Amino acid sequence: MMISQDILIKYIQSLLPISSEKASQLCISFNQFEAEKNHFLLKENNVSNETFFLESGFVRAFIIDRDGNEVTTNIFSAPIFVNDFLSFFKRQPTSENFQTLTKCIFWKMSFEDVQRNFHAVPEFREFGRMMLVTNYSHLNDRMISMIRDTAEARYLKLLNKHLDIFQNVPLKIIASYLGIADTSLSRIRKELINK
Amino acid sequence: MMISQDILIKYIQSLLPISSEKASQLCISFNQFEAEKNHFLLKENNVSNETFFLESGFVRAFIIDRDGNEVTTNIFSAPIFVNDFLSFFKRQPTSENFQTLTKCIFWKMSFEDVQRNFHAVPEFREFGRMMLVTNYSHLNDRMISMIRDTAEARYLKLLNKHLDIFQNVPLKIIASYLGIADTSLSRIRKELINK
DNA sequence: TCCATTTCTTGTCATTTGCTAAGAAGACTT
DNA sequence: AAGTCTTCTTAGCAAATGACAAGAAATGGA
Repeated sequence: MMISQDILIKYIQSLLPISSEKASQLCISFNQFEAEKNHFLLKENNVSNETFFLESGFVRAFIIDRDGNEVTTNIFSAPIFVNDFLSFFKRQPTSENFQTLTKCIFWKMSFEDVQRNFHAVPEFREFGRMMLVTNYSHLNDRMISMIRDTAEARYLKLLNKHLDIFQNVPLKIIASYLGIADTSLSRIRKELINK
Repeated sequence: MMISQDILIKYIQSLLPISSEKASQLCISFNQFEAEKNHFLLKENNVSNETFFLESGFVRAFIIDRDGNEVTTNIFSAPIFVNDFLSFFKRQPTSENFQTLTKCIFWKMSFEDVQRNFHAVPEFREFGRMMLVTNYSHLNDRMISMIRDTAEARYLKLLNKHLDIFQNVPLKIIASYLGIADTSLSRIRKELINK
């Protein structure tokens, strides 16, 4: 396996104003690994101790409802940082499960290394705040969409924004993320074809 | 009207490790005002330019769904800071409306003064991060509760945690916040009485 | 290539929940 | 204290959506 941090460095630089040297320095703390499909990064009731950068592949977050069903709360498409940052920074147990949907390549950094780099690399201090804001914002948008948009509108929005997800993730998972049953999504897709 | 900043100072000190002197200094930037029932603090499509401390009274946040109905997204019970902090810090239009449910006493600080105090009072810098984390966490908990708990369980949780809300806010607003119709909440309450 | 597994669609059925409307109870005003 | 307005409950009805099951299609592994 070719270990190249280019993608990670480019991604960090797209988020933060930081020199290539500093970014490379940060990357020393990231360890690359490969995960098979269905691998768990984090399970509910555990405190998140690692932040993952997803270089390639797809990941979902889900929680178990009262009937034992898995409800998808997030779908991640590379390149992106994947974590329950509330669990990570508040040091509290998560309620979500994070699992790969395909074979994936990750880079991970431990909580201790994140803390150390906050002190060692001033530019990196913005990272935590940015991850919190980004994920909060995403959850907020999702809540608003659930209230304002029909399931069909949510489907079309996701289709336009992340076609790659539809090519790599089962519709059952996507339907759950959209807040509907897989059979209902099938009906929506059927109606859309008749237009 | 008696202008006493005691409640505000105490509340800030309960959030942040800060001396009484520094806290008092911060309070110079807060202006007290009284608002009647049904007063709007912030309307959708506007950028939030003020952060409000609710000294007494009750406030709701709501968004308009596609049928024109008001869907309650938050109920605030004093003492608490009230704002769409994503709109406030990202300088982007909000999707929510913030409206008083009772006569209220507020203290407000402008965005410019918040920025100025971030520089002038080092201890205050944690404030923004804390507000984001607190509100993010609250939204996350609410999402999880919507998936895991029945409406009855959500009702009982709120009842135990904020009895004051039930004594001051119409059940119609509370039902909407719980994610159900007011008539459904009535059914739940009826069933609970038969136990 | 073939078999097994997963995924997707489709139809039927049942249940839940919201909508509407009406009346009772309560709160506020004058 | 009377009257108005809001709030809350209740009942009947309608509609939307999920559960279940069966079959088709696609995928992946041996």
